[in-house]
Amino acid sequence: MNISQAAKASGLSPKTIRYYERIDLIGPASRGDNGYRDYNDQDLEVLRFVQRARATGFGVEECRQLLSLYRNPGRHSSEVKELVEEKLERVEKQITELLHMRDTLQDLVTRCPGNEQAQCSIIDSLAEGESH
Amino acid sequence: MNISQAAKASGLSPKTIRYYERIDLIGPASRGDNGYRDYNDQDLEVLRFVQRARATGFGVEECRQLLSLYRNPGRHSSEVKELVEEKLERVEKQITELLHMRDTLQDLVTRCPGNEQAQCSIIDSLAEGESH
DNA sequence: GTTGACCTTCCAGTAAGTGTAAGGTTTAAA
DNA sequence: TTTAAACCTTACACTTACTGGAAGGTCAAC
Repeated sequence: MNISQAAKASGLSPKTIRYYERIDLIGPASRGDNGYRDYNDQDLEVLRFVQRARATGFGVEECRQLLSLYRNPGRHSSEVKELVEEKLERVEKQITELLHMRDTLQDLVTRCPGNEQAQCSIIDSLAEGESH
Repeated sequence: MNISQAAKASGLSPKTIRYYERIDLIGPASRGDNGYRDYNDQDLEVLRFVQRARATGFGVEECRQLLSLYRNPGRHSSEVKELVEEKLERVEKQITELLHMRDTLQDLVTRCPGNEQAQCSIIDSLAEGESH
């Protein structure tokens, strides 16, 4: 299975797969006679694992840790859980920040007339720092 | 007023101010005899404007547009409003994504025993893609 | 005069890829 | 058979919004 087939099957792009290999997130793929990368089912499992972890919100370095736990039969599920709990906290913090941003933006939108006049409460707010 | 005073007064760092000047987000500061940057009250207003826009969630390129509207007395508030509405949409989309991520992470945390055993539903989920 | 805290410029690095170039290979059709 | 499309390879540059650090000049106080 060449790289574009592995890409399709894993949900990653060929570029991304090569990138993951380059940063040693995944091991070097074996090569065919023509130098093309060749993926087997086990390689594909790893690619899928990474794709799902990334989609779940884990960064590449977190994926590295998750992969290491994935490969380690002597792992303790408590280690994994801790990793995920930390991630959860970060996500919740980010949500809080974004909700705050949304409130501010909504307030700005509500107060701006949105017509042909130059007077604009959004500009005023940013200029004078009146709001919040 | 030198750069570190302007930094303190605007809430930006000296590094960031120099960076904004380098990318032409703000005009070049006037210089004293010693080559040091010198800021007046009007410069400070611009710095504050940018600081607030960034804190509100606008990217640097969006700040560029906002600044251009800020400086243009012939602006229409509808242009400003449109910019902010677009930003609001992007923020809301990002919130939705993060909420989804949070749900997934919460589900993973709930289902993992978090003990000394290797069996871990988090790893299983990522490996097999069972959940959602 | 010298120490410490400023200031200057420039270079490199961050996260997680994407875009593009230059070139080799395979496959299918004309 | 040739040739064009669609792959593959590497390597370098670019993205966001800065931050850190090096190397060197300046200023204020003691």
